[in-house]
Amino acid sequence: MIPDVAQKFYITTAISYPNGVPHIGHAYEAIASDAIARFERLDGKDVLFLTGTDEHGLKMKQTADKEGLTPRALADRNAARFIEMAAVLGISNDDFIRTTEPRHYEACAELWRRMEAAGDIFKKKYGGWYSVRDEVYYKEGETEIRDGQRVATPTGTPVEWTEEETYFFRLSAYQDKLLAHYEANPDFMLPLERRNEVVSFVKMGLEDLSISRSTLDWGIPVPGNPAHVMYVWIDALNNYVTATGLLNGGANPRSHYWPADVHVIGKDIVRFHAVYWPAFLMSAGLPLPKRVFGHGFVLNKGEKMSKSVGNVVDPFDLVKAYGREQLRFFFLREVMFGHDGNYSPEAIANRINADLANNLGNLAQRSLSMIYKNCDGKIPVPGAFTAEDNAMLAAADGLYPTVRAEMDRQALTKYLDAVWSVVSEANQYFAAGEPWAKKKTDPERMATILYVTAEVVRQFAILAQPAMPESCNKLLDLMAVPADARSFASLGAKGRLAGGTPIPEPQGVFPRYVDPAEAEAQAQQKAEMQAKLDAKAAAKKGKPK
RNA sequence: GGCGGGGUAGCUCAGUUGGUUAGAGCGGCGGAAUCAUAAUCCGUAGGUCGCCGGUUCAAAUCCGGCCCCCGCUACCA
Repeated sequence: MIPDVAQKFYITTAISYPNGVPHIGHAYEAIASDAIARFERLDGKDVLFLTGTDEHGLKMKQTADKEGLTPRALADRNAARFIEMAAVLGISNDDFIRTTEPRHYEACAELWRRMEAAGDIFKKKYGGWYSVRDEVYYKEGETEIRDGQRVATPTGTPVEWTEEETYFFRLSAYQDKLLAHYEANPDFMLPLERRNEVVSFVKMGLEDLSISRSTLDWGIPVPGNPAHVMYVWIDALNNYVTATGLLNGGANPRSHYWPADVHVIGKDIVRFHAVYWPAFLMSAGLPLPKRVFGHGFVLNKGEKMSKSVGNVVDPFDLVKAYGREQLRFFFLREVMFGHDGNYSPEAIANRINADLANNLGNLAQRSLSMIYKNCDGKIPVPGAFTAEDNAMLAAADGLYPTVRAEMDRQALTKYLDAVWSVVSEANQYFAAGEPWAKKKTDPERMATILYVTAEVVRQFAILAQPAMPESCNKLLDLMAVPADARSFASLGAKGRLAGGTPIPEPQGVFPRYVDPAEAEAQAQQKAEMQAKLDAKAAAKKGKPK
């Protein structure tokens, strides 16, 4: 991997709004983005991975007021929680941007100036039903008459018709350019279903966009007119550019990362990323991101999580209950990336046990412990390969091109599906080979089967690192794979395990998950089962042949 | 209302351009094995492929109609 020629890859998550604490949706997006970032790093790319918090705006101010804090103090407190979540989930972000940082103020001011210089920003009266108490405009349909007084339906606060002069962005001028860009770049929006929605939205016609407020002071001041602050869009979206330093003047070691290769966001904010954001960038003369990926939501047993239903799940609790890596794997494997998916305790336990403990973990454990016990504690030197051996190796060697193609479109779930289908093949190979039965009859054959099995496990461990970095590294430790031979460059024939390499005593890397509440019952059941087995064995022994 | 997506085994879903016995995983059932984290392997379970009609030698896959679910339909992000 030569840094100078390594292809760059810039990936971002949406920045989280920290007027509350992180929930499972934030965790899901962070995990998926992290897996993509890790995959690209392992594939030799020069990666910049960004996440952060979006700290301005009315809601921050309102929440702060309610808690008797300044918006800044609220942002500090809650952003810390998001940073903590990233750490707890094992997120490998290179930077964590907060929109209240000076660098972001600078970059947004510069973006504004460029858009203004392009003639796309102008002042205009913006009218609506304004609630002084909420400090926000409501549309006609969001208000109603109660006791002769017009109030905002959502909050019940009185509203009055107010006109404010705000700055507008000439979004209407970009309709055709945007459509042309979608046309020329069919993969600009993924998954494909989202594309249609955005295209039809743009085709319906774009109106100019109000991008400042003078009724709010918690925001980034408009250059040349500090009585106004930038209103949401520019502030919230431009963080992606800020992190590269491209708009902060001077030389910046990160400026080559722009444009982003993929913005990973929730499906609910696709429009802002696929319409407003590219229009701003076009106006400012900056290159457009290569892709906007709108992932789905994780639903709690089919229901959207909400405070009123009381089914909100805390990501910190989930990590505690199931383990960081198990949780990461579950979300990536179980929820088709780009679609909505379901979370349930049963589903998580099932995935952990079926895919990790039973299929991969147990395969590794049984093959490595046979090697440890029967091959002098060293990776065996294989004999001549049979057709079965070659087929097994070919299946593992063939995974890289497959998963690379899937990940070209951020198809995380399909990439893991591909790996696990070969894991399953490896279990069949191992069972069919019956190395334990050949211990005495044909030790060389046994050694070859064990070698081939360990070799494919090596590749599974390398390939699964983006989902489970720590566990996979432990697994690679068990095979004494050198630290510099764990990237995708070592996949396939060129990275084969070296016969004769001593290995440590194998230890389980992927334990079974047992619900603590059922653990006791399980233990009792296990004891009974053991007793039954013993009895059976005794009976068998006593039975004449 | 308009545009778009979807209704396939108990559960979660795959099913390219129509073609021999409609698939996978999980669960269930039967068997094998005992190297292993009681994990694994083999076999099996017989689902009107939402409903009706049409095209065709042949349709889950094409056409028409109907029923149900979901998404989008701009300034909270």
